[in-house]
Amino acid sequence: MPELPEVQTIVNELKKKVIGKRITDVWGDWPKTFRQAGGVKNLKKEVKNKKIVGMRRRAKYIIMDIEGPKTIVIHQKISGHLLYGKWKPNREKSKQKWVSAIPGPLKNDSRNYYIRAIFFLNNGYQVGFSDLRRFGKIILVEDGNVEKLKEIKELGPEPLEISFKEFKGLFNPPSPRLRRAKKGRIKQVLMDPAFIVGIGNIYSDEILWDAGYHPLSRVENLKDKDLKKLFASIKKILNKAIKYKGDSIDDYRLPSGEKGKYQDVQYAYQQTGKKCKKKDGGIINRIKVGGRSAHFCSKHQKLK
DNA sequence: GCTGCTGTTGGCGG
DNA sequence: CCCGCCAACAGCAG
Repeated sequence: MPELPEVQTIVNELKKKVIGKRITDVWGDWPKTFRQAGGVKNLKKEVKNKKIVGMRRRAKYIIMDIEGPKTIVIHQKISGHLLYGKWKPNREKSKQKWVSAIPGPLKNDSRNYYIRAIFFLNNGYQVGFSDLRRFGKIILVEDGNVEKLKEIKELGPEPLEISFKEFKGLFNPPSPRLRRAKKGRIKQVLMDPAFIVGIGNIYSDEILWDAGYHPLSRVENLKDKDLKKLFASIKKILNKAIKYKGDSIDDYRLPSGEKGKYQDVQYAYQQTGKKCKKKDGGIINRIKVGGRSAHFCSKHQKLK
C-alpha cells in the first residue's frame, strides 16, 4: 500500500522524468476516478499542452503543478501507483485495455496491468496510473486552493518535518489541534491522518515493533520518555523505508514498475507466525485493531 | 459463493 | 461528546 515512503519514492523518481515535459493528452475510463477533476473531458481540456513545472508530496497525496492556474492532486489509495512508460491499446479481446510497449516489469508484473488513466507527454512517454481496485482519485484544483481542499486542509503534520517538541505537543495540551490530551489506541492514533500523516497499516506495525509498544497501548499512558522513543522510531523506520524505495509486499511498485525493497527487511507487517527478528524468543502475532490487522511481537512489544 | 483485506470518510449505536 | 465498529468503494485470493 502506498504510505509516506512509497508516495515519496514515486514523487522522487517521477520528478526526474517529467519536470519540464508537456502533457499532450489524457485518457481515462473510470468516471469516479476523475469526479473531482470535472471528468476526463474537463481534465483534458484544462491540462492539455501544459508543462509540468513541479511535483511534491503532502501526506499520501501527490501534488503535480502544471503551467496555468490549475494543479493536479492524486491520491493512490490502496492499490494505485503512477508508472512511467509507454503503453499501446490492446487489440485482443481481454480485460486488459493497455499493454506496455516496454519489456520488463511494466509488461510482466500483473500489479502494473490495471491502467485506468494515462497522461501522454511530448517526449513520447506516458505517465500511467495502475489502480486495480479503482479507489484512486485524480483531483483538479486552482493553484491557490490546494491547501484549502477538504482532503488536505484537515491533515495533521508531516512526521519527518516536525521536532520532538511539536510531536509531544500533538498529545498534550496546549496544542492547536487539541483541547484535551489525546487518547486512544496507539496504532489507530499513528494511522489517523488528522493527527499525523503518512502512516498506514504497514508502517504503524513496523514503528511499534521498533519502539517496543503493543498496538493496543493507550497513548494517554505514554510518558515523555515513551513519546521520545516512539518519535525516534517513526523517523527511523520512515527514513529507512524511503532508503529502500518503499514496500512492495502488496500492490505498490516504483514508476519503473520495479519493486521496492523494504519488504525484504520488514519486521512485523504480514510476518504472522515468524520468529521475531530481535531474537527474543517472541513470535509475530496478529490481532484486529480498529478493524485493521495489527502484527506484533508477543515478547518485546509491551502494553502501556 | 462467501470472507477478508486495504485507505479514508462518514454514519450509527452504546 | 466520546469511543468503537462497520459500511462503502472494487477486485482478487483463499
